[in-house]
Amino acid sequence: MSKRSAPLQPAPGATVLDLADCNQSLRREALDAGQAAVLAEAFKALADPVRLQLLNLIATAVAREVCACDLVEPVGKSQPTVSHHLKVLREAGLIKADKRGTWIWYSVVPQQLDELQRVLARR
Amino acid sequence: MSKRSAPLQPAPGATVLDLADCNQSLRREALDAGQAAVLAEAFKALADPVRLQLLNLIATAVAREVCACDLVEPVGKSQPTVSHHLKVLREAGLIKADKRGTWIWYSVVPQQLDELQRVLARR
DNA sequence: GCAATTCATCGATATCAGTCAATATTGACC
DNA sequence: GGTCAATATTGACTGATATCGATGAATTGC
Repeated sequence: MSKRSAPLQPAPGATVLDLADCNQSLRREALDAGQAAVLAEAFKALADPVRLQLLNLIATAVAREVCACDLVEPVGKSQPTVSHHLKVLREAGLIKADKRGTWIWYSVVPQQLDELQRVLARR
Repeated sequence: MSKRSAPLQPAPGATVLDLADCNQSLRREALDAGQAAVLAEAFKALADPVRLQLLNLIATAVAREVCACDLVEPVGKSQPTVSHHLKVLREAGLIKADKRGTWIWYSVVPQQLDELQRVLARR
């Protein structure tokens, strides 16, 4: 925990995973190696307990966003480790970062989560 | 490809991933480390391009099941590698194996896929 | 300018995961 | 039993990933 204040602007570039061209369901259409690789990259971001906890903390926050400084203690890992996992989630397009002064506020990107959900959808 | 015939019984034990106690959405309820670990295990099974292709091949087969012998060539990996990935998918509870004579037929377990989809669901 | 705070990056280490060749196992058939 | 075909298992190698301590960059406030 810490002391802080008000809003400003979005995060820098950061290569974000584009799921747009993989939007056919796993259960309906054929999947080539390329699409499979992109999808696997996305699921890889979800395949770690620390990242799932981070995503959950951010997604369920009443304020719809969480300061990075409040994410270290709940998951019980070092600050560099948490920073690393946040980067992975960011590059997977699952969360976005908003730097305001000293602090960085993280929030989820619902569209990306929806996209993944759709991949698993039966029909 | 190969030559084959008719049906018999299900696959042996094989430790299967139980998602039952993790059925709250990632976006709604708090997630403890234990639940996160189980969920991560499940997503890990989806976090590989070869496994996604295998799952897709099985899920989209008209016959609703596919002989293991027909899964090797499409993904372009060795037989042992495919066998390994099928085992991972099986232990994640995403597919089941049905041995009939010399051949083993794989089919998806829709419930498990549904479970994972639900975890990603917005509400 | 300086000190304190937040967060990212770097470097090192340790563990894990994908892959294949070789081998074992299982079942069918003669 | 012997042989062949389909799968699984084992073992080794390699590349990827999680983790942390140390360090650095940016921001704030004195």
